[in-house]
Amino acid sequence: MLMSDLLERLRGRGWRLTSQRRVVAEVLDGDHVHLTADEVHARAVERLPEISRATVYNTLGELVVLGEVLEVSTDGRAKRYDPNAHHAHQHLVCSGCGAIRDVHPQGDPLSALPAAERFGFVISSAEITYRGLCPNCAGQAR
Amino acid sequence: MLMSDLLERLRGRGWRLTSQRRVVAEVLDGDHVHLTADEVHARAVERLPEISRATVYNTLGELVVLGEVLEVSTDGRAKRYDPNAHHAHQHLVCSGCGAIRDVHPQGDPLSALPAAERFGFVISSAEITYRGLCPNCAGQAR
DNA sequence: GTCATTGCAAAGGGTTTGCACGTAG
DNA sequence: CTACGTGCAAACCCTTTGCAATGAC
Repeated sequence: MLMSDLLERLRGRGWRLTSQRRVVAEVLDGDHVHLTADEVHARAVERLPEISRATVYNTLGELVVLGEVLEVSTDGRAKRYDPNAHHAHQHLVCSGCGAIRDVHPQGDPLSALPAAERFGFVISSAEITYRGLCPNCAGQAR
Repeated sequence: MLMSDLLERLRGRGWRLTSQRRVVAEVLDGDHVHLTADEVHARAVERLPEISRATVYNTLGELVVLGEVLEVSTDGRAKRYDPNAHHAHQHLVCSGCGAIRDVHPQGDPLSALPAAERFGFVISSAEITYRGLCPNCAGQAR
């Protein structure tokens, strides 16, 4: 996701461009890890000391509704935000520390579900989540 | 999941069999919908009026650790508990009301991820979640 | 009788909300 | 100028926890 593109697109949709929103977008753009709202806030504060948690939550929520960012909730923990909304991908989730990393698919999982198995649901997306231990947590377990 | 089997297995593992635990197990057995902890509590109360929410949470947590029940968290909402832990299956999740329904797979998604794409993770399981609208919510949207 | 389990109520994360102030357009 | 966006603090939902009372074995 190129920042300039993102801000461009949002401005086009009538988004009022505030420094807070710019900083949130920059934080998401700068890092391809999937951050929690609180982590986004922490990094945003480094650039704009008085940004509030509420604004970060609001802004992330808007980006999700606008389809610019994906919300990923992998367990009972905090949601994580995935800036990679425009490229289909799957997730590797660490059961130890909750970290998420993207992997890129070879097929479309949607096509794997025959109509007979849809039970009247109107399916719009499919996600594959692989669970296990990241290299770091797997090492500590020994 | 046959109740008698379940209670049998748990007794064999040294589980102290209280009326609360029996009722929670009965609720899970009686319904193949995936209930939230609060819904389990509501149904348990019908049979055992003074059962507490804490006990329901504790018991569900134990059943998860024992591998008898699966914890499914599909979004920022409450976790849901899936009594169908002994048969591999995937989930259809309604974006409208949060309902979950099981579907049965034709292949093992684990095998679909080549070693080169694992980034050092030790993968132990894979889940596929299909999102969309259930027949009920799709109807209301019109 | 002993010790695991319960119920209660309070605390705890994570997230949302109400409202007065500030500011982009 | 005028909505719209912000910050603060309180409210909220879901879940976990501390502790004394209870009851399964």
